[in-house]
Amino acid sequence: MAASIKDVAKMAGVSVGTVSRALNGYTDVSEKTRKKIKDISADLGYTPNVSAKNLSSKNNKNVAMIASGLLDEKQTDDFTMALIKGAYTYMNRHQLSIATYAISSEDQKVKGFEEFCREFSLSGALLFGLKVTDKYVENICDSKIPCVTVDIRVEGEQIGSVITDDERAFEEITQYVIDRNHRKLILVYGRKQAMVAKLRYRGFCKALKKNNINIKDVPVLDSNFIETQAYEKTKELLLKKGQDAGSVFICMSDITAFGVARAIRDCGYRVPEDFSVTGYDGISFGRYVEPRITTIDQNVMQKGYEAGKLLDRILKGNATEKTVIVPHSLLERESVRRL
Amino acid sequence: MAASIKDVAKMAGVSVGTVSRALNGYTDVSEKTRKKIKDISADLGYTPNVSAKNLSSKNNKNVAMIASGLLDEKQTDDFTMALIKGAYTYMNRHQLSIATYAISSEDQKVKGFEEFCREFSLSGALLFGLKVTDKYVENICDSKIPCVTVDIRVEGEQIGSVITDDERAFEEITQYVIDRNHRKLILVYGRKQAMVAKLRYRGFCKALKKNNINIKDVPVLDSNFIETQAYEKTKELLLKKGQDAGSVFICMSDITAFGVARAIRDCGYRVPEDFSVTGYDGISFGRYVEPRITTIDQNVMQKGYEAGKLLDRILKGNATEKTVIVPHSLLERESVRRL
DNA sequence: ATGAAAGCGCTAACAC
DNA sequence: GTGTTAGCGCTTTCAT
Repeated sequence: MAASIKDVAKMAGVSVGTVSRALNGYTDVSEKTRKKIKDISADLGYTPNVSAKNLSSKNNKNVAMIASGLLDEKQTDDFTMALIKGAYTYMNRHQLSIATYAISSEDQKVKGFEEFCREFSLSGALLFGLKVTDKYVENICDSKIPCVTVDIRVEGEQIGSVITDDERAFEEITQYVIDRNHRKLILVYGRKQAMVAKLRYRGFCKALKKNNINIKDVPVLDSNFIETQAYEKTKELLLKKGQDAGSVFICMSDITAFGVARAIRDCGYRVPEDFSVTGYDGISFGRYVEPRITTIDQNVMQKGYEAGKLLDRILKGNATEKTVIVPHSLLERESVRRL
Repeated sequence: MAASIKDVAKMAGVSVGTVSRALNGYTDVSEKTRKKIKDISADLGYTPNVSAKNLSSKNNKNVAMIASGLLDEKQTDDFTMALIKGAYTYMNRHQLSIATYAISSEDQKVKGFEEFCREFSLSGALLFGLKVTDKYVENICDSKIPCVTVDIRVEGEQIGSVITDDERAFEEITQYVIDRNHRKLILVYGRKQAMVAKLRYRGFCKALKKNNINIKDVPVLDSNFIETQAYEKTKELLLKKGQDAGSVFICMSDITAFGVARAIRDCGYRVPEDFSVTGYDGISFGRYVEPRITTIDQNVMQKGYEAGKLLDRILKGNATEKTVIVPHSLLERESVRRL
């Protein structure tokens, strides 16, 4: 049997209460006693049991990253990974513990957010991969449990959000393309119901308007954020219209941009000589894919880091701002030609 | 305040003991009582608290995925993600709960494996990203806590391992290349101390021997599994020797194969016309990178799934075989030319 | 088939 | 500055 607080107390010749106080940094313990207790704890390899702490105290600070869509096998992305890394890095640097749980949209219907937190004694959570239709979105609004949503803005007393200014970012990259004298744009849309897609679309329209390009003239290809779908739609368009289709494909994700570029190649054209292509996301693998696609880098890892930080602040009651916009950056590479 | 077992007991007019038994599927509860209790639990939105369960019972089945190297920001890979997905999928399908924790090599020195499990009341763990030099490797051998290591074989009563037959896989791909009449091979080595690299090297040598190729004649480039390093070393070699360097680069990872291919291109050569290249891993992004590199697919997601399954079995005491070799497959693409 | 009660490891309020 | 003790929510004997 492993050492418990009792063993430490016994060995140190003090009460368990004193051990608890000594180890938790209370000031009303003599330095001498504290030192002795710490030494003995170390000797015994004593580690406080989190479950017991959770039960007895209301001031625990267990946080979790709850990821929806972690179980979906569909599309590969390294978002979740980067996000986890970012969040864990923050927590690690601040000596906080964090664990990741996967909760599918289905699971959310069965067990609410509060129930989940209660079940695992969580005092706060990072929510990632939530869809606007997910049950938790509703749940967290009705709840008082601190949480931070990533990529989706939710209002609430104890709710923070970490987002990218998708609208502005997409306007930026669209403007970038227009600045290189492209006028016949083709938009490769993401998932219909996705909030981010809507925001990016808004930015797109804004840029067009500013430059007097009629949105009606822009062909829109639905990709559902899937590479193969972008590929098919692009191929179809190219087979039908060839270079008359337009001069540049503006994509709502890097993955779909890959599909588009592949279709362009397979139809016998070149990027960027015949068609220009832009992406969005800045996924890490983008650097390996030729031609290297010009894109918006979302800085996902930083997003994770900021999410962790924000939750920490909310938990401590000193979150001045509840919405953090993580700066994006235009990653200029070689997929856009100047006309 | 949320509903506890007491509330349910009170509402149902029974004792807490009965509620506990009813909800945990004990047979010595009348169906009538059980039904009533279940209904009331549902009404109240009652969710058993895991911490309390952990404290009071020794039969808890909390498992965790403990990933070393999750905090490293270095190289991006989608291994960990695929592995997590696989493991979570298994757990999800079998109604088990799992959480992921990140433990750096440094952390392992501070707190041992047993202590960690005790701290979080874990009854078993999946270990991923362990290096042979990591403290936990030693720890798990001295421990009786069930665990499964991925990609590293550890012997022990309660230890399972899920691996790829790296030696055979690497021999296979080497033979594949030789079968296409390549004789002047160049090996791009992984990380010096990595066990997997050693095994792959062994397979490489085996293939050479079988085909009477002298290992002494094969230039070896150290990549440390890093793309840029593979790039630099390749460039250096090509600048010095040009096509005399050899006809094919056999790489110990896909990432390094990307670096090699990039260097080849930058030196004005083409893949596979001037140089052939092979990878290893089967990372999901491989399908987007041109030229598409022929490689060994490790089926990482299945590895995660198998790891979850194996741990489950060990926990239940019915693991017949403690080492699971997940089948790999040769992914033939277009980076190897037949001479 | 069910109730009563001890106890898991710890914290926090209170007493001294 | 330190000891004592009542819980936290649950499981699990032991009675009945």
